[in-house]
Amino acid sequence: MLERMPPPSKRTNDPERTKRDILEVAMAEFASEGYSGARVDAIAARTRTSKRMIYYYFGGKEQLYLAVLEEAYRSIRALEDQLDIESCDAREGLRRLIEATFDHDERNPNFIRLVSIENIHHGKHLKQNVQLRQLNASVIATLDGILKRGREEGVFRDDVDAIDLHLAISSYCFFRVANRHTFGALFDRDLSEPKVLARSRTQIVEMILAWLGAGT
Amino acid sequence: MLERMPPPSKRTNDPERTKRDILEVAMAEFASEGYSGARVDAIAARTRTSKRMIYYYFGGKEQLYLAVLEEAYRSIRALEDQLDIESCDAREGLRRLIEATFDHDERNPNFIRLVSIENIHHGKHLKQNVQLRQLNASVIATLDGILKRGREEGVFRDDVDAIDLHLAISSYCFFRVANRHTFGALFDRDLSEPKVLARSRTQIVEMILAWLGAGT
DNA sequence: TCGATAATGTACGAACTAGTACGTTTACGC
DNA sequence: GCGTAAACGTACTAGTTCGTACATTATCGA
Repeated sequence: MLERMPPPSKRTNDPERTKRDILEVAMAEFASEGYSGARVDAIAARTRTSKRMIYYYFGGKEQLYLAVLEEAYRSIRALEDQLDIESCDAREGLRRLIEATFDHDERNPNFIRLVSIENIHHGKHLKQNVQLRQLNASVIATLDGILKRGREEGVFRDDVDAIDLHLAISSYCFFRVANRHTFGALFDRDLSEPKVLARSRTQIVEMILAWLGAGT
Repeated sequence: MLERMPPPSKRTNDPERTKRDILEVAMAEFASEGYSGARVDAIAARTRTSKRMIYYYFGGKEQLYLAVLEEAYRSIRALEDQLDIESCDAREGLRRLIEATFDHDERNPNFIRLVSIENIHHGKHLKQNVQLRQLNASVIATLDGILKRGREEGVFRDDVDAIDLHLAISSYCFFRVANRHTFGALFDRDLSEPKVLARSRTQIVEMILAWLGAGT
């Protein structure tokens, strides 16, 4: 009575593809549901493969989350690399970097959400990972270069350092994406709408440049 | 053998106190663990009362979270009320409002965390609640008044509206607190340290004032 | 004072969820 | 070809977690 299907479709082994598949699905799930809200079974279900493989390749839910977080950070930086900041003056270079940060955050809401989630969990996973700190050092170095050049050109004040500046820029770009939902609900302004977005993009540049130039 | 204690301590009914007790504990738990990470049993355990009462008064986990969120927002606003902004010029009034926002966010990390959590959940609870929108309208009105006055005084540009301004101010104040952990881990700067804090507090004021004055 | 209702405590259950035991198939070196 | 290890699938379990059934006590108005 029981029709026992003889293995109808040939299984095909492809460890790399399987790992990538799991990582991608896991990234979406964690970013959407948070760490505790994410379900291992839900991730497995949306994968070409089974839950067994998650544990085979990653070890467990927490390690999978860690891998996702690392992957997210890794695919992020080197943001400044293709900007060709050297070839223009300090104000123009800074403008480009701000706009690149803005566009990056806008295009990577999952990354933004993962960082928010990581902060909810007191950053305990990030703190464990030494490599990620170095990845982020490059933005600071870039900003530092721009600041130095701006001071030499006489267009920037000298009592603001690279980390101050990074805080100012990324807080605005980050918040716009991270707090989109509550901000939109409370103030009836959809920050993802193209016109509003373009307005914000202009304003953050104005703000930073006005600030740095204020002392000169 | 089994010593059956005859009710040793008289039970004392105090519904209001019980409700407040639950709300306070729940606020801490949700803010610390996130919505999915929060445990109803953990909340009950830290309460004077039992889990039964959570369901008796609030109905369930989600409704409890909603009550916490509402309470958090409610205890927040009227921030601008005791600032006496009318009595000074526009720039000074704005400075006071920025500093008040900054201090407020610094002093209420649980509120900040709850807002982050609510955004992780796509703001779906906040969207359900009509009252909360009105509570927040007052900041916008206050900012609008300041902007108008500043334009009359000829010290503020006229192409920035109250919501633009609120976004700029609160993004910085919020991010400092919300992303404290990842920022600290990545850039080795503890944003909660008094000296760093004071520096940021000065800088956000400078930034906003420089920006608004840039066109004049 | 007494009865009705609000307030509370205890113990339990049903469903979910991370993780695993066990068995099978593919791929690849020799 | 063939044997071995890597890659994979299924079915299950142990523990957790939200929620509730049932019983009891306090309170307050009539």
